[in-house]
This record gives sequence, structure tokens and C-alpha cells, in this order.
Amino acid sequence: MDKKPAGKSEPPGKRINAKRLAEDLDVSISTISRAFNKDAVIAPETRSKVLDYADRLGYRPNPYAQSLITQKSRIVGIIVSHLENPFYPEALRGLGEALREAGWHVMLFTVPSGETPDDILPLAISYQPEFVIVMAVTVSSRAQEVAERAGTKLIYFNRRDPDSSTFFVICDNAHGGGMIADHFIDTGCRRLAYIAGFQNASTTLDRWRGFRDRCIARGVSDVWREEGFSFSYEAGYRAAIRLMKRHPSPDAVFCASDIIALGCIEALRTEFGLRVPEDVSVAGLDNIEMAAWPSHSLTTYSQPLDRMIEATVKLIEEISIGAESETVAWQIKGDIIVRKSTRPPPGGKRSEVVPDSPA
Amino acid sequence: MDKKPAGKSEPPGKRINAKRLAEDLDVSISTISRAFNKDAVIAPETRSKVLDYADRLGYRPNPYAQSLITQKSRIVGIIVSHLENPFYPEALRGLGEALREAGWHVMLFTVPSGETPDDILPLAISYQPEFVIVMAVTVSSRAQEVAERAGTKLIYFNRRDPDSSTFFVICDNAHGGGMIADHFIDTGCRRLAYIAGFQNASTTLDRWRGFRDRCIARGVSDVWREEGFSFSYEAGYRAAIRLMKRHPSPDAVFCASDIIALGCIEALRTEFGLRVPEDVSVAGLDNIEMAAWPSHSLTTYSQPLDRMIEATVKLIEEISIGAESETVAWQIKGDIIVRKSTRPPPGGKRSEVVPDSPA
DNA sequence: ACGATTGCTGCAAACGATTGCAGTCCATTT
DNA sequence: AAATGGACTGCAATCGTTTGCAGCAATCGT
Repeated sequence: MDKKPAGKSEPPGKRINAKRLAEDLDVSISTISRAFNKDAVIAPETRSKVLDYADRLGYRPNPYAQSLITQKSRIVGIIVSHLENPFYPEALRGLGEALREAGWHVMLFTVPSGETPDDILPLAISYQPEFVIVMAVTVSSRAQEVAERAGTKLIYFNRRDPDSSTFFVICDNAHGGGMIADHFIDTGCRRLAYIAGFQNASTTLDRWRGFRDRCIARGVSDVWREEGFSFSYEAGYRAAIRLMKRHPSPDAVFCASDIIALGCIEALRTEFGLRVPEDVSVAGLDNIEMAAWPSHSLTTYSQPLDRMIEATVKLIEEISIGAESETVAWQIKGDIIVRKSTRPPPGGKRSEVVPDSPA
Repeated sequence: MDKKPAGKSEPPGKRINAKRLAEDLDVSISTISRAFNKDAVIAPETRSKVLDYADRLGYRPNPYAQSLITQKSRIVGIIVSHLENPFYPEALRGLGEALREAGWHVMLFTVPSGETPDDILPLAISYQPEFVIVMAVTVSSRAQEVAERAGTKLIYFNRRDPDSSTFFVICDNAHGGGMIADHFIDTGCRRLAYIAGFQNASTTLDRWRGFRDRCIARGVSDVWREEGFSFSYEAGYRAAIRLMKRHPSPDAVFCASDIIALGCIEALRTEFGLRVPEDVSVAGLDNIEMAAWPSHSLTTYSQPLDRMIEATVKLIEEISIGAESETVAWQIKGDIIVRKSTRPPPGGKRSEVVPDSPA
């Protein structure tokens, strides 16, 4: 075919391996290996000679052979079930980059709509990743057992499992719920409602708990809960309609996620002709990028994604070098971000400056 | 040593391998291997004996050893550069599932903001995937060479490279531009504008070409082009502002992507007090899920994602079995979807329900 | 000056599979 | 009865690394 004699010498059509380098440079295969191994004993000039030549040839150690011999794959599997919730692409991007920077390879597994993360786990495990991060709201407790048998560590991201001792990293959802409750009450709202997400998700539960507890603590007992059944725009839209039928005229709605909140707002506007925030305040939780768009300008509680990612990578690194880390779990606080979907606080301050809308 | 009779359960703490099975079942390692290899010669009862026992022990052939010996990884790498454009998560999810169904493992590589897909390619290649799908708008032509040298096939998704002979799968962007132009002109718009994305992206170019050519063909010569420099909400917002300064009062704007269109609409509304579609029609291209939300209700041209994914997997399968497929490229037509961000057509019909037109 | 130490390198045995080739067993043909 | 063939199975080489151990030269301590 169109095979050019590239540069100096492209002798055989074989894939270049350590042996080839070794012969060309007149050293042993061991030396090649050591040149690439950060803390191996090797003369500096030998190392750079090898590395330079390797670079010229485009050689990199074969990771399969490496995995085979070292019994480590440096692979992290990520199972993600709801990419339609923008929170997940954002998290995925950050996590992917952070992990790669730390020298891990990321293998991705999305969960088909009909299935659960549990169904995908065996498949994920078959590639013997050292870790599997589950970025999904619902997983059975059996997952932990399956993973353990395969020697894979499980880490939950944005989810905790009360029953098991699995590692997890989440934001302080109860705190978030509480902050939103405070904000509602501070701005004079008294007829409050919550729109839930997946019924058994820890995120749904914790956010509700934090919200309701704070309301009660502050003497507001009129708190309605409407099920959303999932974390999506449509879920929010439909739940809002049901909410209005069963619990007319709330003056503030806290939604279990931003994307639910956006659906909810839309329903309130188009189905009931309500103005947000004049007639009803709506807040979410996540602080996805979209929430800051002027057209939405959603008040929300931000998940501290950067710190959550940082914690996850740190956790992985620690476990990986065998440090039986005591901090088996991370729960990180976020901040409330007040925008225009809720009534302004007495002082009139908002967290962010956003362009004014036309009258 | 500590060799327990191969009784029922879990003897030593070692990872189970073919050798272990072979000893327990009193066959050779070859036989174990053959039991798992679909079209290897082996007595049916021997196979099921092996498979049953393997299942009991939770054994699966070590993929690293397999890859090493067969020189095939069954891995497809996906490089994705702009997850903030919702089109990509949607595509990613679909592709991931389709590939997995076809028996491939998906390795994900996101491109950090400062870098280009080219920077990531060597890393992606180091895991010797059989294919790398580049879901990104800009890649240099050198990429093809790098991949080839490593024996990895490159496939562009949603992008074509005029210079090289790389496989690619895209939608018919020029057709899309043309359909939007028709729609604008049919609904009485005459002062047209286009907001571009990345300047050198094939998608930007093809959509512009299709749009402008059709305009000219129909005798509308007042077509302005404003650079957007990227495919994002902010890009659309800012480009719209510039557009209005330099080319006042267009009556229709075609944006190079849905997400640009959403930003554009927002700018027109908040910065200039314009109504959409009464004062100006705005259309995008992609048909991301959000476009259908009532709050946006964006007229757009749908990328035939399902068929694009199907084509991609088919391409991979064909190349993989060595069929020197002639269809080195797929270009698939989509459909225009008329919603409420553009003036209604004379008949007053909109196609909120996607028209199911055959190819 | 001599043994001990240091600093580097090579040998060879793994890791866990696949697969061409040769061998065994049994049934069928001549 | 011997030869042929078919259906399986086992042997052993191989893929490309890592790493403990041994070897060897140069340097050091006394």
C-alpha cells in the first residue's frame, strides 16, 4: 500500500516492543523496562537515551503485558446511569480528567434504560478494573459482594449506601436541604413543598430530611412532599402538575435536583400561568451549568464537584497503595447560590450578578 | 503445600485462572481455553463441564492475557472534547451502549480544556484500542498518521476530514442548512444570518455552505455570517450581541448548533428586548433533548443519532473482520423539526411530532 | 592494597491465556 | 485384519512486560 519509509528507519512491519528497543540500543529488555519505571535503579544517561529513542519510535510499554505481570490494571471503571441529567456529564468530565492526570485509565459503562447498574457490574468487572465508581442513584447491596469477589473496589459517587461499608463521596445533601429551607423561610415563604427524585435514592432522602427538619425546627409545619420518581425535566414537569392539584398554591418549591426544578418551573408557568418567583419560589440542588443561564437563573445549592472529585481521586490513590484509609467516606458541604427563581431576600442581595430581563 | 482437595469451595486466596480449572477438572489448559472459544473444536460435554465449573468459581478468561496473545483488545477508545454541548452526552450514551452490545469495551478520554484531541490521542492509543472514535470537532490530519503507526483505526464521528481518507460518520449537514434556509424563506424571512461554531470545524463549514447556497439559489442574497468561535451557550449569547451591532435587525438566525441557538435566543430577548419568533426566527441544528422543552421549543434539524450510531458500529464490525469496506464514510440525512422558535409556515403546521420520512 | 560497598545492568522466571501441530482413541472402510 | 479417517485433547511456544537475584566494574574505607 502507501507505506512511506518514515524518517530514519521503519524496518519490519512489526509492532515495536521492548525487545526491539533493546536490540537497537544494545541494552537488555530489563533496562528498557527500568527506564520507564519511575523509581527503578538505572543510570540517568541510560534512561534518557532509552526514553529519547522510545519517543522517536513512538514506543510505549504494552499495558496488557504490564497488567498481566503486575496484577494491576490501573483501570477505573465508571458506571453511569443517567446521562440525561446534566449533572452527570459534568461530573464525568471532571472525574475523567482528574483520574487520567493521576495515571488511571477510565473505562465507561452506561446503563441502558431497561437495566440497573447491577446488571452492568459483572461486565465492568470482567475487565478487572481496580476500582469501579458507581455514579448512579440506585444500586443493590449485592453489588458490593460481587465486586469484592473479583478483587475490585467499589466507590459510590453522589450516593451512599446505609447498609454497606462501601466507600462513598457525596455532598452534604441534608445541609443543602436545610439551606434552601432557610432561604425560603427568610424570604417570607410559608407554604412549602418538595419534589422528590427516585424514591429510594439517598440523595432524594437526605435532601428531604434536611429540608423538612429545618422547616420544622423553624416552626413551619406546612411542608408538602410530592414524588417525582426520577431526576429529569419531564419528572419535574409532571410532578409539578400533580403537586398543584393536591396541594394548591404553595409559595415555594424545593426540587430534588436542578433539572427537576427546570421542569417544575416550566409547568408552573405554562400549565398554571404562575410567575416565578413572584407567585412561587423554586429552587433546585446541583448547580449545573444551565442553572446559571439567564433564561433559567435558578436558585440552587451547589454540589462541590471539584472537591468531590478531588476526594474521589485521593481515596482511590490511598486505597491503591494499601493505606487502609480511615476516611472511608467523604461528605462535603456546598453553598447556596441565590438567583432569580426565588424571591429576593430582605436585603435584596443575590449571590450572582445576572443580566437584567426586559420589563 | 496447602493444597486442598478440589472439593466444593474456595481453596487458596489466589486468583482463579485456567490452570486452576484445568487441575480441578483434570483436563489441560488448552481445553479450558477452547471451552470459552466459540468456534473451537471441543466435545460438547467437555465444554459444558468446564463452563459450569467456571461459572461456579466465577472464572472468566483474563482479558489481558487474551489481548497479549491475540493482539486484539476488543477495546474502542472514544475521545470526546466538548461534553458541555449536550449533543455529546447523548451521542456518547448511545454509542457506548451500541458498542457494548456488539461486544466491545469502551474506554473514554475527555479532552481537558487547554488541550486538543491530538494531545490525547497518544494516550488513548497506548492502550492499543482497535479503534478510536473521535467525537470532537477539530483534529489535525497528523492524527491519522499517529494512529496508523500504532495499528489503531481512527473514526470520526460528527466530523469529516477533507484531506485524509479517515473513516467518518456524519449527518448531512449541508442538507440541514438547506432545509433551514428553505423554512426561513418559506415563512417570509429575507434578512438572514448564520452564527458559526468553531471556525474550521467541518460541521460549521458544511452547515454554512448548505444554508448559504440554498439562500442564493432562491434569490435571497442578504445572508450575514457571524463567527461564534465555539459550540456553546455563551458563544451563542455573545455572537448574537455582535451580530446585532454589525448587522442590525435580521429576521431569521440559523445557528450552527442547538446550544448556540439557545444562547442566541436568550441574548436577543434580554439584551435587545426582541421576541422570538415574532421579531426574529431562530433555528439550530442537532435536536438535543432540551430543544423540545416547552421553554425553548427550538426549531432545528435533527441529527439522526440512532442511524449514525448504527452506521458506526457496523463500520467497526466490518473493518474488524477484515472486510475492506468500500463505504468508508457515512453521511446520513436528518429531518427538519419545526417548533415555536421560528415563524409558523403559511399553513400553520408545525412538526412537533418528528416526521418519519424514509431515506 | 584489599575487601566491602555502591551503582548499574543482564538473566531468567513469571503472568494467563491462544493455537499449530502432533498424538490418541475409536469407528468405519476396504 | 489392517488401514483410514474423524473427533478430541495435550504439548509447548508465544505474546511483552516486571523484578528478584546475581554479576561486575568502579569507588570507598582503613
